[in-house]
Amino acid sequence: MGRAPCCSKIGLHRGPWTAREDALLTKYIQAHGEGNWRSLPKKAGLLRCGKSCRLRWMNYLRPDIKRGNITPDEDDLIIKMHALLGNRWSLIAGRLPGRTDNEIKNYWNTHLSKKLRRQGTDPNTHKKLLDSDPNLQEEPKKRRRNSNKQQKNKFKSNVLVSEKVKVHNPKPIRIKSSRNFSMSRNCSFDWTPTSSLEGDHRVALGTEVEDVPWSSLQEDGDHDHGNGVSFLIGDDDQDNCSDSSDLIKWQSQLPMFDHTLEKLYEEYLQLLKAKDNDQVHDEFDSFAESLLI
DNA sequence: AATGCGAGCAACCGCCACAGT
DNA sequence: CACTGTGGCGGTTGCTCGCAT
Repeated sequence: MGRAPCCSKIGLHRGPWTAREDALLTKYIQAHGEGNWRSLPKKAGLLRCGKSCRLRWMNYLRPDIKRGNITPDEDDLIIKMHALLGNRWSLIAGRLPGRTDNEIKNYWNTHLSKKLRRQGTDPNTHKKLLDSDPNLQEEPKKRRRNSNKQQKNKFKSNVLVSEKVKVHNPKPIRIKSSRNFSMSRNCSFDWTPTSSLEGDHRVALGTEVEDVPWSSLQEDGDHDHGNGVSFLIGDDDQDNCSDSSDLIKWQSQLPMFDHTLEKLYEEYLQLLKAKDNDQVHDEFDSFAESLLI
């Protein structure tokens, strides 16, 4: 017999979160901070499993989540990180400010793996697929439920149906009133834009940099996400939140993310261009190790 | 207009690592 | 050292919506 479930599921809500639940959770975390997920639902007045609360917060409600299309740079970075790290989505997400592991994982599964396959690259190994083996360029085994109906039409005539050009569903971005940005998840990315960007790149490929954990870069070590965060939640949380948009301020862009990303990406490009393969390999190894610290 | 299919994403599940006792 | 509780992670599932027929 395995471990007991994290919480009794009897009488707990499941499925999509309502605006009211979001408000309750956000308000509670604003007041008390993250943590104690097991007891949080009860204290916050939520009929949810603690895990569910954590997931909702981490993947959707956190103030520092970046919403919107994955940029081509991010795209490329994800692919390169995946080549280095494999399916370690949390590590990859830790290097993409404001992106969640779930988002990246979904994006990979729905977009990037297909993109690579179209380009003749195996998304698992990142090696070139053989042209002579068309099976390799097909989708991996379909995961779909209702597979009978769906598989019937999925790959007609063994030809991979070209992916429709579809915009990655833009999600709103929450505005953060504080000038400080902090993403404490995994302690893998903490960033204070008021400090110079130059000093904040822990990931300096192939260069001698002082290995300061990103978490320590946050000056006061305060991981309370409630601080300085702007939420549009009124005092009465009962019926005032008819729509999620009432809860959250979204913004269309956050240039500071792009700036950080650009520099990180430049380092990748430099490394890729400059070195012979063995050296690249060695440095990727050391880079990967640095990520695992 | 109705129906079915497929894509995309939010949420769930089960396992694992680790800290605390 | 063993046990337990908690948080975190990756894989998987289920729902919704848009598009094609």
